[in-house]
Amino acid sequence: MPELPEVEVLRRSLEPLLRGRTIRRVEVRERRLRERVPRGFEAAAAGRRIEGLRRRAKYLLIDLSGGATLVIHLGMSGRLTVVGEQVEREPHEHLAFYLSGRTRLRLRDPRRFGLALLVPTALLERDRHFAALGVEPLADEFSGELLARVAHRRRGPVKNFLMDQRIVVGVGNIYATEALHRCEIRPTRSVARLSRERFERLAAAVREVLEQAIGEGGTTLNDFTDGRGEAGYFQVELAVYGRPGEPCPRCGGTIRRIVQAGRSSFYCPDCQR
DNA sequence: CGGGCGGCCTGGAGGC
DNA sequence: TGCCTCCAGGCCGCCC
Repeated sequence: MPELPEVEVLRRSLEPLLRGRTIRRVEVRERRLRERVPRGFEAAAAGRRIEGLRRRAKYLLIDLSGGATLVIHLGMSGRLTVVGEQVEREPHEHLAFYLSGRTRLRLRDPRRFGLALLVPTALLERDRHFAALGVEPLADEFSGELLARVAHRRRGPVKNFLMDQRIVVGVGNIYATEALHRCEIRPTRSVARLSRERFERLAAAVREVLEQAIGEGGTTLNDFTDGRGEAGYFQVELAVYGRPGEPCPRCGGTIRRIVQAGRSSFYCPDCQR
């Protein structure tokens, strides 16, 4: 579900709902997420005030008073919403944060690929989840020149390169697929054989597709919503992702599906070379 | 050390 | 209706 745009949309929608509230009590119904939620998590989070929300890669960072940051990753099926404290528990609601103002922040995650942990704010960048992450694609330093530099002496398909979080963060299967279509590069193309000019177009396409998706509230294929439960609209803009057999909106060619690194790729064989 | 692949989970869709 | 297979937005660890 969540790539960078979805996490960013979530962050923006949650910020006004959460900032300034105090975590009064935490309930963990299921500890077995991608990593086990440690005993003591509830006690360590309780009593802290929510100071602000940030995002790094696909991680949502909720800064708390007392120098702690609540780190949440949604995996494939996670959903984080704010509801009234009395609202009935939904299926797979593994974590519930009861907040001041009679509200509750809840994490639902059927597949349990998500993550929730508490990290000292000052040590975030050294935490093993963050230490090896690459550049933020919406940051000024992200450019075709940077991509070309990092790609030096690398091999393999450009799509795998784009989805490698050590290179650039936040780009998952949907947006890698769509960005490659926008800049007319075939996903199987070797990264070692991309010209400097094509790296520039690729970087521009990545930035453009992410920004547009954020503006549209993210992509809701199945169940993504923002913190208020609102779905996104970018799925209607998807040119090739999930559309095998349909005509390419640019040239009319027939969209193909292939598998790369165990993931579906979609591309137009006529205009992506 | 870089890259490929299976595994982790549950649920929805589609075929028969 | 029910059963089966396939597939899914991510990431990690193991293997070569």
